[in-house]
Amino acid sequence: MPDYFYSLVDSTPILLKQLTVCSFEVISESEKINGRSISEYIRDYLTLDIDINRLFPSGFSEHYPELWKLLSGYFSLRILRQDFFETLITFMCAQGIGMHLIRKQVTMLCHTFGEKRSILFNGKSITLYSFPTPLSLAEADIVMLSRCTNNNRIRATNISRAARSFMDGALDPELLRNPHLPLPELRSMLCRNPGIGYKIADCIALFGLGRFDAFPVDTHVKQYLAYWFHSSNALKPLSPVRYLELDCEARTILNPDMAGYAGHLLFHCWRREIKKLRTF
DNA sequence: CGCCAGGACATTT
DNA sequence: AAATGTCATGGC
Repeated sequence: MPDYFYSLVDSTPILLKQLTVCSFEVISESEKINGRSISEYIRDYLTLDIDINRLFPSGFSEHYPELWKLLSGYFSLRILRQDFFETLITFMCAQGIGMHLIRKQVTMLCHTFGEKRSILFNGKSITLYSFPTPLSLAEADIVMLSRCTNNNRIRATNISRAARSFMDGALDPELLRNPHLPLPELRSMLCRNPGIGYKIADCIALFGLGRFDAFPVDTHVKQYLAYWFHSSNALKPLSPVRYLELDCEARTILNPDMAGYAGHLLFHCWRREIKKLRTF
């Protein structure tokens, strides 16, 4: 019995049937996702154009043989080209708390402000909720929004403001998506929004803008930089200046143009193999 | 009970 | 520029 995963992609319900470790069959009732054919969309969404062999610099496997053995189990892991607004709001929910609470917040946001959709699977209907539209969050009542953000009023206010900035064009993904925009500049543009610091800005760039050079440094990344790459900087507490130093350091270890994509493999390898965490 | 979770921000030294 | 407090809550 193969594994099935159901999900909403750009508000379109799809079903993924796992064939092998890294191959899926996509099942959907609709012909297109967001105006594009399913296969074309999925290829882009799952970044199948990205060659995994290009992620790590030549000589990396010889330099870190024991790490390479652990890491080889993660070569089928993909970064997704996710929707900008969804990524923006989701990562604004991810400050200083565990994965469990982050997922709870996003789920509650979808249930409260998203639209109900369903997909037929094995004869029974599965109900899913889309991610809230920018308008629905821009108009959301702060108290109701707070109930979705772990009762954190400041976070709810920041999300509300970001949604309004998106609506009025101050936060324009088409502008931010410019591939010639240097990473530091992109980061500072995102950081103008209250509630977004260096780390969240880099996450939005990496997952929501397809900037695979963006390298978010969080508590786990800090830990593996110290443990696997013997970074003395990573042992000290994280400050804004040290964030930029670690970002710079990572680019000497990994390919600068793919540092974030490679870092994501290292991130999950660290969490599962060393920390023994089971949550994705 | 204490500490850590995919941090940001204001305030104090 | 480094340290501390605050926001919040669930899991271990």
